[in-house]
Amino acid sequence: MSGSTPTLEDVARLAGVSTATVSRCLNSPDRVIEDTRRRVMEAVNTLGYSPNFGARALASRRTNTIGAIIPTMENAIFARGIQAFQEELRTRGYTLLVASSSYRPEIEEEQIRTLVARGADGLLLIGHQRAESIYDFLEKQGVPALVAWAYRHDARVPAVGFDNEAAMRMIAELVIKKGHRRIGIISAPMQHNDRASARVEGIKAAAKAHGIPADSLQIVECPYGIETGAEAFSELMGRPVRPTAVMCGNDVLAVGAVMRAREMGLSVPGDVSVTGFDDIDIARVAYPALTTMHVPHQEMGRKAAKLLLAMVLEHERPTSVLLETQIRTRDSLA
Amino acid sequence: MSGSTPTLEDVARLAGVSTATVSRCLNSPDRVIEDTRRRVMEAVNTLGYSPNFGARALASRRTNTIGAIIPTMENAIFARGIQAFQEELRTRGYTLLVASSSYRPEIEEEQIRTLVARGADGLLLIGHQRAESIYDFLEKQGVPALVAWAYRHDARVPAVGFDNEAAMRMIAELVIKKGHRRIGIISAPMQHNDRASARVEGIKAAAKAHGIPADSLQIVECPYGIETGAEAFSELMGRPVRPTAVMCGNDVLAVGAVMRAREMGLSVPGDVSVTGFDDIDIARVAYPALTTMHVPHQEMGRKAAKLLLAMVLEHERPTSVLLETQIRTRDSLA
DNA sequence: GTTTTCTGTGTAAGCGCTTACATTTAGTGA
DNA sequence: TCACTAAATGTAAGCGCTTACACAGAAAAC
Repeated sequence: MSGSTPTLEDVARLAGVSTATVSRCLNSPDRVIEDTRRRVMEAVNTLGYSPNFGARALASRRTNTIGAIIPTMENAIFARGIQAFQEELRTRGYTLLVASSSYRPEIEEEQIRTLVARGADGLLLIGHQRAESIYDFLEKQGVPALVAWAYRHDARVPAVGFDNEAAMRMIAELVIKKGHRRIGIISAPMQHNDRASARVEGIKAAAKAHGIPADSLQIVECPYGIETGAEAFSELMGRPVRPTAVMCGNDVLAVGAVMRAREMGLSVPGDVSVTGFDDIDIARVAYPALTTMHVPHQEMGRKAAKLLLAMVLEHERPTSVLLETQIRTRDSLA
Repeated sequence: MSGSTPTLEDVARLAGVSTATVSRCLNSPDRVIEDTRRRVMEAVNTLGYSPNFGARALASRRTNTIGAIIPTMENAIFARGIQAFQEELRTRGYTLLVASSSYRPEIEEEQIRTLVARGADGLLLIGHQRAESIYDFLEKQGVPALVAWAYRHDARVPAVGFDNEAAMRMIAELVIKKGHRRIGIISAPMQHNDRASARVEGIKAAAKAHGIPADSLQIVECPYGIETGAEAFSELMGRPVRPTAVMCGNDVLAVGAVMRAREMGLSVPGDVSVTGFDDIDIARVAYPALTTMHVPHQEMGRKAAKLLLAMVLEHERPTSVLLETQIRTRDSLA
């Protein structure tokens, strides 16, 4: 707390040069002669100088920063994908700022504004579903945005993702092929979440194709969490017509379901089958291991970084990328 | 991309007022008369104006931003604690910037500098172990720092955490009391991680107190991850003297161990006992459910926020807070 | 030896905001 | 009616940095 924090000028004075020279030492060292550079760096170290990012951004009109707003940090699938996203950005000299919205649209909007205010050169968003006014805002600000974890060809911004509906439909086809007719569904709240609703749509489509009436599908919505998934499973099992298979919108809910089944003395898949979605680590840890849909998070993160950077640097609008998902057959479905 | 992004001046011009008035509308609306305010806000909306954070920070000399550097985003325990930390900050009008270091000291240092450059008013760090020069730097910059997830009374910065050594010693005492003498240990890499090394020390201390020779403890270090934990377990089981209990440095490694035991056809806890640490969700999901040490992440996050804010606002050095941990006895130890 | 070209450094003009201070306007009491 | 105060707004000086431009000295080209 020795007075105030050191500035460029303090360094310049101590090194006996101008502020321009100090700035050059920091940004393009080769434009400064060896001897001067050494003196400046010494001054930087003795003062513990660190450039003020805001001032630098203000003067140079670039931040080398990308922002990402994810629904939650607690979800392993986002953590993985974002990790890959960040690593790719790092190698290209960009910094990632992550914010989470807790699945709340108003918080997401606030975070978007915050990140734009902080000078993010580009934004990564999860899913397409949000107010048009947000896209207007981003356009006015000239900040390119990219959507991940979803894919819609007619969307306002490009995407790197997979077809949630088609993927879930594939699992549903498999479940139906195994002979299940009474299907329960545990889904994340669908209201502001196009991934969750697309997945449920996928199940409905498969059911329809096989002559299973839509109203025989029993749907329970519950927030993201193992415990909440367990509760939803209990509710489903307490209904007059017990489902023989419970399809979950993601692995976390599925793991909760499997756990509760064990606690209730039900055998999985003997008494009831369970499926997940995402194929995160715990899908294999669960007992029995989950049959689920594998999503290429890392690839998605890396590709998203490349595309977004192209948008930022080359001012072009790339075409969306559709990634493949794959069923992982394990032990929870029979 | 309609020209460039709107500035305060654009808003002022459109609303027919000075930039000072616009600034006041945004920062202290009650100092501006109703009619003017309405006109300004209209201009703000039609232009899609968003204040430039850097310029604002530069002019006002405060950022209302706190930084946190965690080793990894993939660890649920940090995710939880940081979530609570962030929520507490939010209610007090502060924004959180999170960065991760991938357990690498040089990246941590870089991130610390980045966050300081971005004007963080205070920093949350995990564990005490890092170069003295970093603490020097923070002192020169006048940025207060607080350590979490660890506790050391003689440390250079205050902490909100728990005694990793004592906590792990408690589990070890329990393991030994159950009759185990051949103990295997799976730990995260200890070199730059004082939490990991303290936990192993705790086991050693308990062993010594009960006359178990230190060199009979079989230690395997491996990176954070379910798969790596599984591999470490395989290695331990492949040794000439098989341990009857495997104590893991955290739940993720323990879950990997339990999973691998199942794959190897070993019964837990029949053939081998396993213990974890942290008590994250998957500890209960694992089969059998893990006996582990419960850590009050949320409380830690909240208290850390309060303390750090006090340091930032009142310029005082608070006394460290030692939190209690508790053993959760479940099914993986016999 | 003179001109030209580098090369290394200094000078100073902003970047988009906030805020102390100045100015205008309206409201008050005598 | 007039001085006086308070409220609303304007003016302008920075905040810490980058960078276009200017400039001086040395090396290269003639």
